[in-house]
Amino acid sequence: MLDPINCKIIKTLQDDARISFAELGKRVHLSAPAVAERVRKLEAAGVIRGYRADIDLDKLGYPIVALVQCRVFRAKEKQFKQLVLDSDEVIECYNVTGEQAFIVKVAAPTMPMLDDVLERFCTLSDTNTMVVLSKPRDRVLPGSFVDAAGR
Amino acid sequence: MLDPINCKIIKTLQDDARISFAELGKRVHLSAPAVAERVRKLEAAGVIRGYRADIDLDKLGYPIVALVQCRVFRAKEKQFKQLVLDSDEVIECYNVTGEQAFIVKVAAPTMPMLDDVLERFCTLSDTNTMVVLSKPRDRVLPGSFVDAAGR
DNA sequence: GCTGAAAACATGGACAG
DNA sequence: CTGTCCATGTTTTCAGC
Repeated sequence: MLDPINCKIIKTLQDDARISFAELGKRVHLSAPAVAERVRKLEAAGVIRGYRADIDLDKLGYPIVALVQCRVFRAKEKQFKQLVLDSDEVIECYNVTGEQAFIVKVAAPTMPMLDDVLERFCTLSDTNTMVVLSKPRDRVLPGSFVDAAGR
Repeated sequence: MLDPINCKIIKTLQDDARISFAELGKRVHLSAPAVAERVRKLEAAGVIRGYRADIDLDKLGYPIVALVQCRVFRAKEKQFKQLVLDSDEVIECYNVTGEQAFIVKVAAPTMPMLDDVLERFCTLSDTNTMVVLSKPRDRVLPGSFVDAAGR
């Protein structure tokens, strides 16, 4: 399943998910129908979950991103999870090891809007807010996988 | 630029970036050439940065994801940034507010492999490792934007 | 996994609002 | 300036191998 050709297909679609099967086939030295069939199988196996446009949140009017560490109060966990799911500003939420700990990623148009969200969270947890200044590394695949897949 | 039609185009390409312009046109009630032109402009403006396959890291052999909070030692910041860029296992790194603070997202095939990475990081920073147990929320666009774009 | 034909799609130009 | 329509070349897809 994860032979070198499929690895390269994954890496290539990670780079540009809208190239044609003809072009993808060229890059992995396979015909278009052959590569289309491999992609179909990778999708069916759940290795490829889908294809997403990579959007610049800043240009959409959400210049502020914050990571909020939340130590959820015992007996408030259910409410907290609901708040996470109900909050428009929450784009990611990780349940992590450590006592009732969550890391919540929030996008906001303005600082007052970020503050609104934080106020809602601190009624259910002890929060530690870290505003994102920059993102020196941002990718999906580990470097070791990309290297193994070749260029 | 960000009129309701473009918002819906962004939302739709966020859902499935490989649909045809013909299909995308149908969904926003525009002809294929018209929608292709809008997409071209959104790309040129940098709102759409590209298109990526959404890959299941678990199925690729990296079942372990951890968020590592690093308080970087003064005078080691340059070395630390280089280590982040050189480490295959690092998939994301956020520079956040707070004294020399970083949140590093690491993907690893096994626990011993995660441990290896952490050992390298703790020579340059005080680390606090949070292993990700689950991700109850995972999206790119804030809910408010998706709602505004319509369905 | 390859080839080849038919249908769907992308793309460029002419032109209307 | 942004849309539609239409013609042409690509791309996808399916059959047969």
